[in-house]
Amino acid sequence: MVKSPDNKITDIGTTNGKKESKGRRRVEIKRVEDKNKRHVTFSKRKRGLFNKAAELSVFTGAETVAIVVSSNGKVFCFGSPSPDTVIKRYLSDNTFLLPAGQLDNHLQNNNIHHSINKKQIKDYVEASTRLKEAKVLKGGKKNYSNNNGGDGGDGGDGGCSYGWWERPIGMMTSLEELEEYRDALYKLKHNVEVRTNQMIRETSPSTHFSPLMFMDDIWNSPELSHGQGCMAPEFNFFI
Amino acid sequence: MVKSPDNKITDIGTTNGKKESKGRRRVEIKRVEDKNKRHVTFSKRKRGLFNKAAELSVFTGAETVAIVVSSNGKVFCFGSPSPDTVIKRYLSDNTFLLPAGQLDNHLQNNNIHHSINKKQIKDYVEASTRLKEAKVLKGGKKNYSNNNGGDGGDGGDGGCSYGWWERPIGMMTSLEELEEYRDALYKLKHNVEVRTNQMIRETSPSTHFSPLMFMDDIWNSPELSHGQGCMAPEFNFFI
DNA sequence: GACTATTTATAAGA
DNA sequence: CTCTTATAAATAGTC
Repeated sequence: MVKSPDNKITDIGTTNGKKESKGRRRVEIKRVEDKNKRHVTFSKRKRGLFNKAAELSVFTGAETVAIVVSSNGKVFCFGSPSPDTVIKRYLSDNTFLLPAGQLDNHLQNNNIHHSINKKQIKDYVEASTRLKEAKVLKGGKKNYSNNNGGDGGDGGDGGCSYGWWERPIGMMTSLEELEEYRDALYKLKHNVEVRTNQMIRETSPSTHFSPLMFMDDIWNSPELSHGQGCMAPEFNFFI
Repeated sequence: MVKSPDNKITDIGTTNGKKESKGRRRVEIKRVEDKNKRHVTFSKRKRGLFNKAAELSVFTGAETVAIVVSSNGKVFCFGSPSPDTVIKRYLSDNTFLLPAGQLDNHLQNNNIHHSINKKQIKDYVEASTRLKEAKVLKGGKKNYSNNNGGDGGDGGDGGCSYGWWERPIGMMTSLEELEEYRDALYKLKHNVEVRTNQMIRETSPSTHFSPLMFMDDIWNSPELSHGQGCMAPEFNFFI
């Protein structure tokens, strides 16, 4: 990894008045202690995150959602085609579940999250292990890579039967109308989001410098494993 | 925006053998048509997205979740401290429920549905009208004329012509306006989602697996108490 | 998966 | 928040 000229790594919001260029500085991956700087970082990176999620959706046709809850408890979200759509897919994804016949039991017993957590914890532990290995191997080299073991599991549709509105009788008509209406809103919203994102991109000033560098090892923060840790069915990214 | 020396914008996976450097190239924000390239892009950007989500969490202490569903239906996610934790916060963010809930108590089912539909459809028609007008008035394309006129990213709608945001009189004239508009749509959509959810709950016996009902189960879970009871909803993404 | 050349994303500062 | 600058990071195309 090529570091900045003086090899300095600063904390965000911890500018020691020494020789500092005006441009972006490398920062340690840790909590930003200065409150104002932290807020600025939050806003900038939240935008960046949502932008990335939108781009991923556009480029690959994937459905994406990103939700951010600030330390003040404010909820921000982005989703394509909508947050709820993607969340539903996640929640109904049966990759973590046992045979379909047990799905109802899982739901009735309200154990689904427990099941998910177990699987996720398992993957997380595995990922952590690989991460540690990768760190050890890193040295001064660019060898941050590792085998991408994950992605295991089905790849099927996840049994998310979308026929929930196909109910015998009742408010069927109203539901259908409401659904159609909602879908229309989704599309409209998505268009607006895409256009907004594109505007942001097109109008944002970008630059033209090309420093040579290696990928940094940003995964040395113990905070990453606070609480239950960063659990994910697939936690082998960044390795 | 500073463009590359030759101002070239390529599609990912569409390399015309002309003078091309070996490094990264600017790409149009549109679906990657080449299947292999699309898969590569998906993997790379999914990792990048999760990285960003993790960094945001570490830097600012925010809770974050990112879920990606590939076009094949495979579900990937990252969450800190866990996906479910953040999703629960999102699902229990009930600020939008308050007005609707009051209305709900005030009226009986039949009237409610009609009333809500009318109101929402009215809003939707207004929004659609604005969009259509804007599209008609789109006019010159300025900065994007050398593109192949890719759409706004929503594959279904097609015809989301460039330029509808370009300051027609009385239209959205700035990014802020566009974002406000999008946010309004988002809130509207969310209301519809909530109302749909409620309708389903009211009109159907829980004999059938339903993603939405599943969400309801989570939402109604007693373990969801998070103190404030009403987290300020923030749908001002990108801000 | 790994390598470069570039484009982007952003930390600071104004 | 907005705009600018300088630079760290992400990543498109390639092997």
